[in-house]
Amino acid sequence: MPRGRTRDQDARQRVLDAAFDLVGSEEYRKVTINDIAASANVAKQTIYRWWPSRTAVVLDALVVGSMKATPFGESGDTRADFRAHLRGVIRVFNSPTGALIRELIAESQSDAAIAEEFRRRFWRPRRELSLAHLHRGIDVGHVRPDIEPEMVLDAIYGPLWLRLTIGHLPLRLKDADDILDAIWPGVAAQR
Amino acid sequence: MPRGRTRDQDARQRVLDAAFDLVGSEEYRKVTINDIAASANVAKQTIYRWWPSRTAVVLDALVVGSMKATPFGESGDTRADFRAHLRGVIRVFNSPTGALIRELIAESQSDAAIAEEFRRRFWRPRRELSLAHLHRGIDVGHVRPDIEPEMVLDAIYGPLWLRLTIGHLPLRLKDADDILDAIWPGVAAQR
Amino acid sequence: MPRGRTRDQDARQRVLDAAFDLVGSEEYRKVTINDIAASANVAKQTIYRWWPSRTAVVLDALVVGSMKATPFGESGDTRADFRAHLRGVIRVFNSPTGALIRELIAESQSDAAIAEEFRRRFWRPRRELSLAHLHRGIDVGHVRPDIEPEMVLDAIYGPLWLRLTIGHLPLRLKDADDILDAIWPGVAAQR
Amino acid sequence: MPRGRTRDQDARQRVLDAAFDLVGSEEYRKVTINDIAASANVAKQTIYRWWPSRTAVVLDALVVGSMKATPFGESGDTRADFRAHLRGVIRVFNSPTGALIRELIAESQSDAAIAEEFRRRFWRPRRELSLAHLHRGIDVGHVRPDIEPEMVLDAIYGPLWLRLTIGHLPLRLKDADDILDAIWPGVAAQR
DNA sequence: TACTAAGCGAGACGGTACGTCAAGTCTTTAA
DNA sequence: TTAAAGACTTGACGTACCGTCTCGCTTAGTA
Repeated sequence: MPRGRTRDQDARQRVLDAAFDLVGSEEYRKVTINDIAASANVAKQTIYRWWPSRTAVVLDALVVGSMKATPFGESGDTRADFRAHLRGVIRVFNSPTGALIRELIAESQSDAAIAEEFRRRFWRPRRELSLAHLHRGIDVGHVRPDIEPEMVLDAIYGPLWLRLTIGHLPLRLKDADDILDAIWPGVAAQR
Repeated sequence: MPRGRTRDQDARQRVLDAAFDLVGSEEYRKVTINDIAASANVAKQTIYRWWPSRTAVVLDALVVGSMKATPFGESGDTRADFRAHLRGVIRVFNSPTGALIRELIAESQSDAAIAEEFRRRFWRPRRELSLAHLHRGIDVGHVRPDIEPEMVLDAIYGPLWLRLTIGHLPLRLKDADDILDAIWPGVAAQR
Repeated sequence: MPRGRTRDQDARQRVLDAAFDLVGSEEYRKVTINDIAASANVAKQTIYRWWPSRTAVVLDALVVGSMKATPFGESGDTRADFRAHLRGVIRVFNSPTGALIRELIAESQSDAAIAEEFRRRFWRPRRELSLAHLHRGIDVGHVRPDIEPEMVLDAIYGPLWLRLTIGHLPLRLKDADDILDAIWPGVAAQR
Repeated sequence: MPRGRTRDQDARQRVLDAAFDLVGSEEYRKVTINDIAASANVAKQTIYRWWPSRTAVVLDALVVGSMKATPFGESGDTRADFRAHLRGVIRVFNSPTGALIRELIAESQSDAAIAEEFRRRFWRPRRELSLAHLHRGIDVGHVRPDIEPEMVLDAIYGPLWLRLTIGHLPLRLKDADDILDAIWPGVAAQR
């Protein structure tokens, strides 16, 4: 048994909640560590004891808060599964969580360590699911076996990320259909 | 004619060059206004006199330095033209210019004004060209007329931007072909 | 005769007036060279062409504007003459001119060249007059011949300068009498 | 007891020492906040946390460093006590401390708040002592009861301050005697 | 009647120092 | 030992003036 005061799990959660709320709020401009600490009623040092940097907190808030988001369905129709998944991702991108993701992408551009951490903890797990589902589509004969799977996924999800980061066009649920209309003919197996 | 000493065009160019070189260099972490000023042999105030922020300088450096980049060819083959253009964009993304674009995307995430400026001065002009070429493809019967053009463009270029900002996979010239292999079947007009 | 456009005497006067007005009126504020130039409708360069520094302008404004101030009377009564002179100095110290003098004393504390210039052009000429009058008082038998004249003058005028620079007590016309009441017994020749 | 890290008294002392040394040194022209911070091995922010301005630091350095300077003796001879005190003040004015005082007088000319602070913390306490001693002189019959005490003090100490700020004449220990020779006849009680 | 040499208002230039802000570390007392 | 509080170092920020340097224009001799 460790001696001394034990870690306050409640404080940890308050930090994550505060980070999520502050970064995810509409009118945020720049959320500082002090803001998070004050909002969580926690000492700055407590944050630094458990996270190496402000961005790490945001990443944790993102990962913890999105853990069960956008699962893949198993309807037996691969295209329909992707459609449902795309709609889930669009919902997430339009929610406060979208702001956290944007924040992390921003930080990733100037910090390779953050970029890698973001990919490792957020991107890859989700990518694996999509990739697995695409392979399953090949196995069941819905998807052409000679495609380049990574590129197909980039083409399917790329428009979402593009609109999230560039903001040149809004992101609506119906866009899921437009994407698949454009992509699926080149992906679907020939009869 | 304005009175007073005229703006020093050489100093302006030195600032843009310095911004381009510093931000575009491999090992940059965070390029400060002081860095740019020192590297350009210019007073900080001179930068602030003409640009509202560091990011505005970077945007200028990007726009000025990329003005004639990646034009569209007119081979008579729409898919081939897009292929050539994609390869041009890939080259740019892998050049120092790619670092400037990443920087601007990063800043755009927390500053709506910068985001709009980036879209207005960099994104839209290029987007218009792609859009025009896609419409030309429809006119000449290479592209299906019932596609959603904006979404098709997002699907074609999305993978490039995705790999630029996320960095989950490298960006090679041959990826242009993979993208079109995945996309074009759904875009090309039926015979 | 020198060729070229001759110095604009009107601009010179506008600068001096502006300096006098700004330094003399603004309650405890720092008047900049730009302020003076703007207020005089003159280019900054025009000021620097003729004066080496802001303080030199203020000194000029002071000297030019005070040239005929506080002359010594010749009533035949040395004490009465000093009384009249003290009252004149008190009036000057309480006028806008007092602010210019304070300004120059301030600058003198950190710039030996300014200090010397201030003494040479403002202080010494006035000091000579007082000294001469004190010597005249000795000659006519009103003042003890064994005093230390410089110190007597410092004791007579010191309280004025002290109250001007420290501001611990106001400076009223009647203070002239109090000073002489305190000093004169040690200065006046014995009967 | 307040929580949190307590103020670093050593850092505070280093700042005051550095300010004293830098401002008091012969060849100083303009001592900046950065100079003081660097010389004290302290962050600029730490200075701004505890002092509102550079001048406030200098005032603190002056007050802390001069606290026990120039006390009044109690020889039983009022004139002799003032002589000793005057000599003490002359020594201070000729020491590095004199440079700090000049600096503060300079700043006082353009900043009413500093002027008041200087009077409150440096001038008045010392003035009170002199005033009390003068009143004691009246009580014991050494000084005429009908003098204007404030003006007498201004006449006694005025020459010192005048020479400190104007610099028209040097300040020597023997000047204490000259001052009293000039003043005392008008101050001393008649036999 | 030109030509030339200043001086002029205007304002951009390279600088220095400012005072503020946030990041991340260190040092207290309290639990 | 951890938590909260808050002082600390560090370093970039954007601003204010400084004193200098062009601009295009005006003014006054000289040719």
